[in-house]
Amino acid sequence: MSAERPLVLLVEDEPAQREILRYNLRSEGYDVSMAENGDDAIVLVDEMGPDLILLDWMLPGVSGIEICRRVKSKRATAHIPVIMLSARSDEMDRVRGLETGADDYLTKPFSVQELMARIRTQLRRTRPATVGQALEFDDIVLDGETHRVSRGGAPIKLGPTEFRLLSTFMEKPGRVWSREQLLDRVWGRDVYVDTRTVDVHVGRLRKALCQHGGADPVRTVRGTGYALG
Amino acid sequence: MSAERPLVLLVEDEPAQREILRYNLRSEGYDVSMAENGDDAIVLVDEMGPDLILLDWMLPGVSGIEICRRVKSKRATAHIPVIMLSARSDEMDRVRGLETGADDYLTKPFSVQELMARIRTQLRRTRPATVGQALEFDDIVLDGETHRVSRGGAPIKLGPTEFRLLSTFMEKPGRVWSREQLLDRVWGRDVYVDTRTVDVHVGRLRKALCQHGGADPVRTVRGTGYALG
DNA sequence: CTCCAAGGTAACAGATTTGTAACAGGGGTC
DNA sequence: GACCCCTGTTACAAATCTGTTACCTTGGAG
Repeated sequence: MSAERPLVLLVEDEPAQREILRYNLRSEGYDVSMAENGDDAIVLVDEMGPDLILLDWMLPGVSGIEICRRVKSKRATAHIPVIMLSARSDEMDRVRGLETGADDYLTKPFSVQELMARIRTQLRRTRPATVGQALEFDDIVLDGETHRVSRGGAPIKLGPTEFRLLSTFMEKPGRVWSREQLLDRVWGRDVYVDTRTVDVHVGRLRKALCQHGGADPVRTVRGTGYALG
Repeated sequence: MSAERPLVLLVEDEPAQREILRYNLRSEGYDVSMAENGDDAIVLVDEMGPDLILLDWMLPGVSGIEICRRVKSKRATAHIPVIMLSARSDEMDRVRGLETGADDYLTKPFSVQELMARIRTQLRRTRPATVGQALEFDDIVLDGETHRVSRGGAPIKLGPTEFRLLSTFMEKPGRVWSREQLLDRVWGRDVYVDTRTVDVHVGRLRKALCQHGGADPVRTVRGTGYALG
């Protein structure tokens, strides 16, 4: 969930627009993932957990406004800022756009410069360190908002890396993550770090979680990676 | 400084516009104070401490953009959201407007309905729950109305920045705020201030809160930011 | 059982991040 | 003007976290 470069989900059905925006977003330093229709968009929001969503108003299938409503009504994603893009300059729509929960609204044609300014503003405002509500697994609780972790009620102190590692595990308990995947998610895209480093940090996480007794909740999958539970 | 009904400062030189807006703002439940030129506006900002400023771009005397810059460059007022109103639809101006520090920008003619929506958005963002009621956390009490803070009954003297910092923290005890978020909320947006400055002020806040003993209520979340409790 | 690759982990040498005192400048007040 | 309070920045020390390495243990194929 975003380590260095913010991830922008671009939802736009027109190929030309999409390319222009992608190009510009990239050169501003964002990672971009794209969807051309509402259904893909909704899936991608959940899968990628973007830091910001650029949403075309008019879309084939599920409309932009509907996507926005869904994103905002779901706890896990409600915090993600949404910027609506629309050809309509109709004022009712502008108002509705904002009231649906969009965080900003731009009418086409808009300058790329302005869009980038708005994106920066939104990211600066909303982007917390780690997002999400409290995750639970067994007797372990991790709260992304307060950055607190406890096991059986007792507080657990974790370093930043261990915290991110545990959050990743807890996001999908049981799922097996390869070392490469963990490096990607926890350390960030394109960071040169030895895969054995993952082992060391998993070890540190284990030690922290078991300091007051209790079974080791982290499972080693030999030849593959690690998983929680 | 805002008891119950948010106070909007309306800066507009054209009498007709002014009346229309005032009427509408009133009926939406805002208190309105007005200025017809830049000089009056600047005085009123300091005197009344409005919760939001509606600023016409073109003004006799000091220009809207200049007022905005002054409001935003002054720490005591930087956090007040400014919405610019302008006849110019020039996109460069929009961008410049936002980059000068305005929080939003509307091009005339705009619908009153839209303006109200934007105002709500801005107020929702900036306006802490501190207005009116006192906030409490542990033995710390912060009264947004009288601007007084006490710990265990003993009064605590805080500078303006520390006060806003503490009220941000107290708005959501436990929540971790990144330095950028704090800069945004406490200092105001688009203020170029080093993130380390946040550390210094947190330090000052800590010292003030602990001067009569008691545990440090501010928690450092390494690699992320700070939180209360 | 033997052997080897895979995984666990202590230790260490940096590298980062944070706490804080000191300082200089801006504004306001008298 | 002299004074005072508040700010933002800086520099340095202290605290804490990191990645790597080296050396062990483990698992399981044969």
